[in-house]
Amino acid sequence: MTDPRTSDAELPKNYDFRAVEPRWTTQWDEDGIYRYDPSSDAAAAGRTFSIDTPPPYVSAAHLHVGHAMSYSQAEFVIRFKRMRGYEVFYPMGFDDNGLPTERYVEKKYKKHKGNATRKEFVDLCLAETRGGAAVYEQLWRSLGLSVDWRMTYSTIAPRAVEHAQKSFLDLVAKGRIERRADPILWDPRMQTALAQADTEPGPEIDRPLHQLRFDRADTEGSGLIDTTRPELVTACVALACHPDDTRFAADGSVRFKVPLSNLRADGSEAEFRTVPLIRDDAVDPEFGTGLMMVCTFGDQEDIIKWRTHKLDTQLIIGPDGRMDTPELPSLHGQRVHVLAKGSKLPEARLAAKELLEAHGYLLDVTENVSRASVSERSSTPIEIQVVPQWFVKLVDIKDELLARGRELRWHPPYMKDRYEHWVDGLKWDWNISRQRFYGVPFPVWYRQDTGAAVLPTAADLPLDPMVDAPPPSVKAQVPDGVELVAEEDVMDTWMTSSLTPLINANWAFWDKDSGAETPDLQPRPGIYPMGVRVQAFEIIRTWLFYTVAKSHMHTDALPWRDVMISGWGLDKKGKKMSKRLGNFVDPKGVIEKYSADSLRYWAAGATLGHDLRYLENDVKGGKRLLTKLWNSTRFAMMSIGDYDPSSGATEAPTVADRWIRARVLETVHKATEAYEGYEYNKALRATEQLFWRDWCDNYLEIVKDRFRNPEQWDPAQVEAARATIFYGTWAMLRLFAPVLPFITEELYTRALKPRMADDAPLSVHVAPWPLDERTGEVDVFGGVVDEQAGALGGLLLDLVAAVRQLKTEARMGLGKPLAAIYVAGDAALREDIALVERDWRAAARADLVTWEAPADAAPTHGVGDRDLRIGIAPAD
RNA sequence: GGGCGAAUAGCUCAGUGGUAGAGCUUCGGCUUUACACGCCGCGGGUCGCAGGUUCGAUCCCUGCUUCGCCCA
Repeated sequence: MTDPRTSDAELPKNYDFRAVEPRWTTQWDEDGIYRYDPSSDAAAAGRTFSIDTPPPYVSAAHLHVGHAMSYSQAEFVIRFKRMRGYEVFYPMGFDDNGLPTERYVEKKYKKHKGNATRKEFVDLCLAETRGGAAVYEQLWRSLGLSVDWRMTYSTIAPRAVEHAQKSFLDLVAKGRIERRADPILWDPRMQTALAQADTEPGPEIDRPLHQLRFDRADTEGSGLIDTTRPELVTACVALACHPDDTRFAADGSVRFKVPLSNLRADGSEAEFRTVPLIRDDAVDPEFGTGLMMVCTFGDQEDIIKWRTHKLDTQLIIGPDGRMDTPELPSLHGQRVHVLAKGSKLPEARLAAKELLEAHGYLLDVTENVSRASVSERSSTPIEIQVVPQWFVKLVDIKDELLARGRELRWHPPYMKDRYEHWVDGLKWDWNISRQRFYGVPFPVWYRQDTGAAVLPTAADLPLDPMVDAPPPSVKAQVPDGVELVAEEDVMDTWMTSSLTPLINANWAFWDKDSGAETPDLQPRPGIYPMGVRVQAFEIIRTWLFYTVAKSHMHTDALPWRDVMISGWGLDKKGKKMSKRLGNFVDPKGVIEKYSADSLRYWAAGATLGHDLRYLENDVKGGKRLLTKLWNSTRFAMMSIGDYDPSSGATEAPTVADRWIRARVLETVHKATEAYEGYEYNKALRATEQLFWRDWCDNYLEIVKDRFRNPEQWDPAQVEAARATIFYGTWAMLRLFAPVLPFITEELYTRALKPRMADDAPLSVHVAPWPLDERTGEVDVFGGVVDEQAGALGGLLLDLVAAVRQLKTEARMGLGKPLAAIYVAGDAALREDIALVERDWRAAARADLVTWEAPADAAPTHGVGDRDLRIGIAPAD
């Protein structure tokens, strides 16, 4: 490229985004304009703005325009802040840890716990991770995200592992983590424990209600219960009714015989196992028979009753999700072991039904449709197991976590309710143990003799007990000769991702020398607490909640000051996008076809927190805006020619100049206020309105004449138009820059910068925002809105519109010259009209405005809602 | 069953306690030497339903209906 200062300022006729966008992606990287510089003046002044955006899972194949939407929305605000003079810390992370990655690898390579070693599996995960990260980075770069790619983190890299392990040790030390053998949510397919947040409602399926008779053990009589899970009958540990139920004695004497519990595998019969009747508010007296079977464990409600009433434990389902009972007896004289160890649950359910029926316990089966909780990742119905696991205690600090939620500034504000309700409804401590291959290892060994856990010190981290020998700090805690056994579980993925603000701040190295010189491993306390978290609403209960909890427990602080919650990008019918449904739109294709700026323009159309449908027409609208921006700036630059903003030439602004200057100032204020409130869409809307309607359709049309026929104008008026165009363009390019980074950079560099002083900003993206945050002043047009210009401008626009209307009605081209415009009406407006006449005539291409109308050209056409009428006479 | 959100023009969506808005679409014009990916103009809505507060409600309150999401 030739030197833009000496090359002619004229822009090419067409904007070639396919060439321009990749060029700027590379150039920005070379210039390092998005680099975080902790030694900058802004950082020193405490004006650092740090951003915590979701580290995406690495299976990049599922990326759709909805993802591009939410990252773009965050980025609009980030670019605004950068221009406002903040030192921006904007890293990208990759969540290559945990179940999603494992599941992805399992599907892709058909490898699982049964046919792969841990190392094989982990290597595959790591390889997928690297490939996925590269795809993401490529896409995010082409979308124009102003990420500092040197700051990228990965949740499975040693740095993040160390943070997760340090978090574990810190919480153990603070008494927030403990190991307990509790009932836990279990995914039989993935063979792992889950947290409450890892479950979701499953699909509606047929789950017939089996009505069973339980005979009384203490006296004559019986009770009826309805259950969808007859196979669990022998796991029954109580029957429950509502406290007000009058059918049974309330003195605790009531006991029932458990059906089938008297049968033995050899065909003999023994005593029935009996269970008590408990009274519990949670039983709905109106549902079914009003009597409920409590098993260990059919569902999560069972656990609550089991815990509240201190019931027995009769586990009959194994970790593989199959029956794990003593053999039950034969049916019809045949030895069938359908309820025995190893049966799948659907078979066991049928067998249980037959067995119950054969022994007369089954009275009725009614159709029923309901949904069960399933694992969010494997879609398998959740079962419950009792296994020792590590728990982060959260239930006892609900109040503190609620208080933290209220300290946060939520955008939009109503999103706070989702957090409140989740925390309010929290029933379980956070189980962080996962019986999986791929994840952060617990830094834990167990004494062979006592089973007690032995922990290393923070200085030993990171480590992997399954690979590394116990460090001296661990060995020192046990007597010689006592074997140490490595913990085989790994941590829940949220254990790491809940630390993203702390990982970014390199919290693990705050009080420990990492031994490394790289900035990657140096403490970055300046960025913590972070400025803003950006995410979608569906992970408020997970990522957001866990992050708040972690920062609260570790640093007694909020992780960020603001939270920005985005909606989803939906398909054109309003459905969630997915590969499976075939309604998937690949952002890469959109960028190639319409440009990244256009895709971003679409993303800017959503109100924060609201979903946005992907309509190709909206992206086309973005493309149209780019074309208009390009053409109008090209025209503007041709008009102002060799204008030199530092020349100091005399200006005599007309009403049109004064009006558009006021509009620019007004819009700068409006857009700034909107961005401050994270309302990027309002900012864009205001800017678009200014640009398209006021600037292009009116102002440029009005001033054209000054450049076409300069001899008919005072040179100071021409100079005023040149200045207005130059500074108006400068302001508008900056207002558009956060949303349209590519075209604004191209126009700034090619059109404006060559006319500016040598110390002009290198890039529009590091140029100052037109409204200075500290002085409150706008840096163009003197910064003060000309009130009078607003009213006169309104009159001028009405007059121009009236002429256009007349010309259109006369099927006349708008460029058609007029010999005269005749005016009649309120004489009080005469003075004002005189002030705008010159601009009016220019816009209308009229030679004369007169109040003396000939009889054959009566002014009859209205002017807005003013008491004025006009008529026109064509030039020929 | 609980919570949150939404309901405004044919479509996608803004918006405000005081005469209802944009873009797209429809229709009619315009070769206007920046742009036909443009410009000018016209058309089009009982602001989901029913109450209430108010001088006045699309907006605030209550209830209802429908849709979406989150959670039981």
